[in-house]
Amino acid sequence: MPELPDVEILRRYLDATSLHQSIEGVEVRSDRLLESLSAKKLQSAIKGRSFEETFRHGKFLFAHLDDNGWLVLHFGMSGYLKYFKQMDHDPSHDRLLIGFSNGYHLAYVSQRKLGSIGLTDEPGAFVKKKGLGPDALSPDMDFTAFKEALSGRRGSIKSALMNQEILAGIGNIYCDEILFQAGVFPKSDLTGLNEETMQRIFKKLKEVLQTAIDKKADPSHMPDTWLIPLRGTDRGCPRCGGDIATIKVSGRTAYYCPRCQGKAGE
DNA sequence: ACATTGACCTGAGAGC
DNA sequence: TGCTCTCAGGTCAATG
Repeated sequence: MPELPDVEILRRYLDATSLHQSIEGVEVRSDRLLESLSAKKLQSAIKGRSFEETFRHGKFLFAHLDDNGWLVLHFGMSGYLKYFKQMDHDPSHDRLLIGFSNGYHLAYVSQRKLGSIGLTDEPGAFVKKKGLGPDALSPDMDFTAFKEALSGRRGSIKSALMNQEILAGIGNIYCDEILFQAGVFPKSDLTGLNEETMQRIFKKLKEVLQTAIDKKADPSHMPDTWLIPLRGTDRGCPRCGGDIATIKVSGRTAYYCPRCQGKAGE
């Protein structure tokens, strides 16, 4: 789930459910998610406070605690948030459970425990320390900045787009979608991509991420010209009808259309 | 610098 | 039904 669009939807979910309510209970149900802090320290930082606003950078979600720093959530491969009242609606694999004074709860759920939970004084400092590039949807990440961030690099376009130090937020499936929409072979070497192709990739990058947010990051609502809904099915390419293929690129499975996504820079 | 591999975790689904 | 194998939308460290 959680790439940039998914995390943006989670951010809005937290905004819509959990702001300005006093936090009465904090249960840490898996220590392994905690980013260099103890359960006790997390509890004392959160208890009695409330979430006042949220911020997202790439795949990281920050929740501002009144007068006491920010809670930082990363969702790994399988994380999400759930707001509910009755404890029998508590999802399995809840790793952090926050109880509010109105009787509702917010659960951080993560089946595979590959995410992280931490604290920071300030999101900007956290981003810097992590070495994250600009958020992929930030207005600062314009075409000039995009080209600049990629200049002097080698390797495949797919690895570059997924490299969080270059720009933050793109993961495996949205990367595949961007390259499909741009008609670019995932393993294309960066150095061989011409200006026009780079421009197309950049345009599709913004378009795909924004559209995904508009569709609430729900794969079943994505446009039928997209590749995402075809994952795991045997349906053909939405553009040419041909078979969708997969290859490994930097350890991840890339879905692509061999006919529509040419090998060359063009 | 880059790619590749395995590790970290848990469970779903396929194939037998 | 139950076993085994593979795979999953993310990162990190070690190795070539």
